[in-house]
Amino acid sequence: MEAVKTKSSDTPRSMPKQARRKQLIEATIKCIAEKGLSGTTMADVTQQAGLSMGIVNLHFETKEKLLIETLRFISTEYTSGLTKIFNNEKLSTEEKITSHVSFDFSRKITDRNKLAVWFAFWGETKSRPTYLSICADYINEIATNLTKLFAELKDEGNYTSIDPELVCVCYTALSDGLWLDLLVTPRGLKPDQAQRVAMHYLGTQFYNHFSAEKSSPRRN
Amino acid sequence: MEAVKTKSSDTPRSMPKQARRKQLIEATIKCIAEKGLSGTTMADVTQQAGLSMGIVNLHFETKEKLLIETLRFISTEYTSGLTKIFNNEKLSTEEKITSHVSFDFSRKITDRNKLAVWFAFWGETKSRPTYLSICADYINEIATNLTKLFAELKDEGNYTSIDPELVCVCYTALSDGLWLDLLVTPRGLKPDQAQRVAMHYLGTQFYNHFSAEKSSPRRN
DNA sequence: ATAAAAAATGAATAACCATTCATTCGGTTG
DNA sequence: CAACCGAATGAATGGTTATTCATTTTTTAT
Repeated sequence: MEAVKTKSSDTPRSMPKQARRKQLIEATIKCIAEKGLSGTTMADVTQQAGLSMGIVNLHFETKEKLLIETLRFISTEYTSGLTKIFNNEKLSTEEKITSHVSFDFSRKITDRNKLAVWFAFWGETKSRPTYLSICADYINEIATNLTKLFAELKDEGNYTSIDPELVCVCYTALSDGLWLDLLVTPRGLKPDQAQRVAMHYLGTQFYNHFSAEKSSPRRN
Repeated sequence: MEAVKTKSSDTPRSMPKQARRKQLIEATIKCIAEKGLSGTTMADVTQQAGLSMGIVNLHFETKEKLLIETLRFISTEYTSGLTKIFNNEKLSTEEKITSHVSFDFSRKITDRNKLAVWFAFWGETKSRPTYLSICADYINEIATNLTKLFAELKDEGNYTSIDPELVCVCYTALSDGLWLDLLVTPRGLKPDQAQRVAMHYLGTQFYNHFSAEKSSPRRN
């Protein structure tokens, strides 16, 4: 309801173009979370950003392009965080996997505003090829890396009967589903409990590395 | 693009009210899948149903109410299918669980049109309390029943270290996430492979009941 | 067969909203 | 300081869309 400039101070006209675009994308995320994708208007977005009507067309040309850039923004934020972990030479395979899981359930990622945006776009992938291809791209990238990690840990730990690809599909689906839980029943699971559920699954596969602690999540 | 009456024959004016409403809800599902929730107009829905513009307002009052009834429709279809399994006296606990999983990945449920509708509404739950409460209701109902089944199987099979509630949360999240996979990467997992992934998880918990066959799902 | 009721129609209406662009603003340069 | 230029503004425009309701069509009751 209330229209608040995120910061009226960081809005000088001299801002680099990139920064203004980011400001608008962040306003878009907030609007989608608050009003839904179908309820988000240009007026909403610009008002949320504390700017004037025409600004989106100036920086993004059309509303549709703003939405596409918004999807790209959250996709990139997610993949780049994971890539950083994957390429971190200082971490062991086990630590990389643990970090991956921690990242998946970190504040930054499980912010309900952003979860709402993810699901809003997923819901439209069937009708918008552009959304679908952006999603398919990041999914493939992550799956490749994660499968490698599981294959490495399989070797290192001498696990004989593990199928790394299967574990990757299963873990990925599980974390997506837990995100849904966080979005739809915020009174239920909390992010740290969701993380423990994810680790519980990994514990069933890599029992020597990820011990299953006795800490059951509780629904209300 | 092409506007096709689903069946021009089943459209007599004498149709019971209930049937006309169902016809419109099914047209809505198709439209949401084809054009997205934000792109679905009244004209689209009525044309898809092979009827005239004013018909939705006659039967549902407003567009918003039509959408709410559409969400209720798919929720009810899902829960009533599961409830039937849960209450089927002829099935053992093990068979009930297997049937539950089969149902989750049956044609009826993994129809991409319906998956698109699920995700479209999930994406709007944060901004629409009505959607949220409909979702919360069916989620709770199913979780209660499924947790009971897992608790029963735990007793019957003398599994000591299983937490039925945890398994329920984990299985539910997993199947939601697999649905996302079926929606977003239709060239990847197929429903029967997704079902095997779900059974793979249950096999890690109830190893004496759900043997883990060696049939890994393959991504393209 | 006829009248009354119910269901459906679709053109007209009114609200909404993305986009445009003439104008204003602010920073920079010489 | 003056002239310039890119950035930003927001009222005006035009296209879209939910909703209404007078009229038509069909069913049901008598």
